[in-house]
Amino acid sequence: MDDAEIQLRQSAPARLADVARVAGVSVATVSRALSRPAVVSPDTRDAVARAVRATGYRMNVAARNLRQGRTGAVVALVPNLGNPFFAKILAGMGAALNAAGYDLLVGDTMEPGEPGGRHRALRRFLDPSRADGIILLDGQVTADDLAVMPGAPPLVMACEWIDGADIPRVVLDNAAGTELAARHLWSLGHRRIGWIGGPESNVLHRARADGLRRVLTDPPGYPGDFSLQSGAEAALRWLSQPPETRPTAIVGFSDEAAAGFMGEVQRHGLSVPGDVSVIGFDAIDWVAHLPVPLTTIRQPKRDLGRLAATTLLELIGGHRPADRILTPELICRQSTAAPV
Amino acid sequence: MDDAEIQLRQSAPARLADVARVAGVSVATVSRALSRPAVVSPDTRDAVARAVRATGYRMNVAARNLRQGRTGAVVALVPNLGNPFFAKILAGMGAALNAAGYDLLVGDTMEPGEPGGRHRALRRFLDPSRADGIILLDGQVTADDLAVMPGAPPLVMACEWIDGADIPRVVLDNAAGTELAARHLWSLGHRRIGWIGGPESNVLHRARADGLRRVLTDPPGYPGDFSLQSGAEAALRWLSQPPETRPTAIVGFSDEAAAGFMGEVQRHGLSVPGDVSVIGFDAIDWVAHLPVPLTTIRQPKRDLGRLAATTLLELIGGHRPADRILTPELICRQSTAAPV
DNA sequence: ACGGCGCTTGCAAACGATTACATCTCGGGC
DNA sequence: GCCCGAGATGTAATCGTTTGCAAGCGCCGT
Repeated sequence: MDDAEIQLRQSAPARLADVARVAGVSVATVSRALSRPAVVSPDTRDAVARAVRATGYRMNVAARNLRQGRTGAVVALVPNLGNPFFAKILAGMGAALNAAGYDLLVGDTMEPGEPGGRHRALRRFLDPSRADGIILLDGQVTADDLAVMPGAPPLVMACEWIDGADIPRVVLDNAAGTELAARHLWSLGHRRIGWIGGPESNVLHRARADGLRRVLTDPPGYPGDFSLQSGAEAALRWLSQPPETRPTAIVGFSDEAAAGFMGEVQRHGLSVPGDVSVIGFDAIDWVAHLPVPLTTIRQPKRDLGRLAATTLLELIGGHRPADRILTPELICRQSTAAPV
Repeated sequence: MDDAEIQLRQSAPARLADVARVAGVSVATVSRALSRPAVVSPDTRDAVARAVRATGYRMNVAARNLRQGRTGAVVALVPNLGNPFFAKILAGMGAALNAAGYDLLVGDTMEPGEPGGRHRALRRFLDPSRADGIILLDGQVTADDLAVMPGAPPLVMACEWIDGADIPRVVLDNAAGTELAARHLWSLGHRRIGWIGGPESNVLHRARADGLRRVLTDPPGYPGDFSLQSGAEAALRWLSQPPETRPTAIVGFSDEAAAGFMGEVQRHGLSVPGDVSVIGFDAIDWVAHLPVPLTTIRQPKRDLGRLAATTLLELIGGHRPADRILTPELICRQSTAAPV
């Protein structure tokens, strides 16, 4: 009888019922032995443990999720997964989430190519049955986008944020970052300090511009989009200005823009920091190894990811967490010096 | 009666049963209307569609997964999530998987810090109830590591691979890549061509070294680990050699190593490609914007990710897919030239 | 000796979808 | 007029786990 049944299921994965049969207890007991060992007797606990080994049992995640009304996953929604900037942040998140028993799901808010894709991509994940929580890293999403789903899972913003929306944030104090940069350049003796911006509508751009204005009055800026390319274009603009009036120092609102600027200037035969000081933002790895290592403002990306994860877990746990504002740090390398 | 029930559930998310009640049909019909519209009558289809809108119904993923014995997710296991190299690959995977209705789960094979973590981290995902398939990007995993789970889900290797293991692969023809690099340098007139390697045990390192040896006899190499740092160290070694005997051209087995080499050489006042030609591998974005743009071998990362995903989906679908070998491409920029 | 309390354990009802099978209806061929 | 099959829908079992409730058991205090 029993043999026949065992026979039948021999190839199928073991279920709780199989473990229960082998251990000589009920399924409820096995379940408890596994999820709350304290409530079963030591003898039973051992018997179950042996049976689990014997059967090679592994819990069926879908069944547990269904019963508990959770998914065991958290989704990180990034504006562009292909952007290497997010790698370290995701790594921090993944570590913290896995440690807490959650899986990390990633999603792109931008469907490849499609401009209206943001909304579509969002719908996929704003679904309480797909993830227990969302970490949103895209500040371009609007509050309206988020309103489409009534029962949407808990949400925290990381890195970027949405002005006016009442959503917990884990972000760098971006204004303090550029302020730090400006003060550094000022103290070196620079008086004409320019900047290379990001997209006008981007919250990071706005915060970083505000930081500069705390220290400088009406600093001249070059438009940009955080990319290497836009940094190089800013350099061409800068090169075309008369040396007596153009900025002697540049604050890039991203390391890429700063590096792009620096590279283009160097290709034109000028020197950094001899002819112009350059400072970046974010402290991504590779800019430390440029021919002229880039001075920059550090954003603790791994910590930010980790913190975003723990903040979301708090929120899932029912607390309303406070915003977390991380402090930027000046990393002084070779691309900044006193003006000649 | 009904009102009372509706009242009770008004805050809870709508289930299939709610839609059925509103539409005036059975749950089975609703289920069919949603998953296989062709089999229900047009009238019913419309009624169900209306009821879905009215109730705000969204399918419970866990319930479907449990019933169907699938998870709807695919996990990508990378050796180090924090390494930006994987960003574009993951983006390609995500796009292909989402389009096919799967979620992309990411995992780190390396638990932060822990050396024995590889095995532990693997166990979490080698679980048929957590993911329907696995894309493994870590060649350091051994066949033994994978053997721990009998019922493990379908697996494909991407980027890296495990020698001797019979697992479908989606990889670049790495040897062809370095061969391309060597031929390029040779045709420029270089005769002493050296290289900066990766970790000895790494399959990519071995394949890339093999590619060089197809064209060169016993080329001199500097040890490395693909990092910027190791490239800079190789440069110091190179600088200490007598100019008459040291290589006139260097093939970095990664763009980082090549860029690190180039930067250090430049900081010592020598010029690239004047004093030494340098070529990288992978074509990561930023090396195109260095003061001297880096010549490199392109690895189509996004395509590789996409292909890995579709290959895995085939495997999940029951076919045994053939290995996919992608072709590298030389991207000629400013860091290579004829020797003086 | 007895009532009651606490510790273990089992029974069975959920969780919300899919799907094999049964049922019903309608229309056409003979 | 009758039968058969195709098409549409309903009924109910099922996926594997968790968990509220109740029951069994032994021990202690009085």
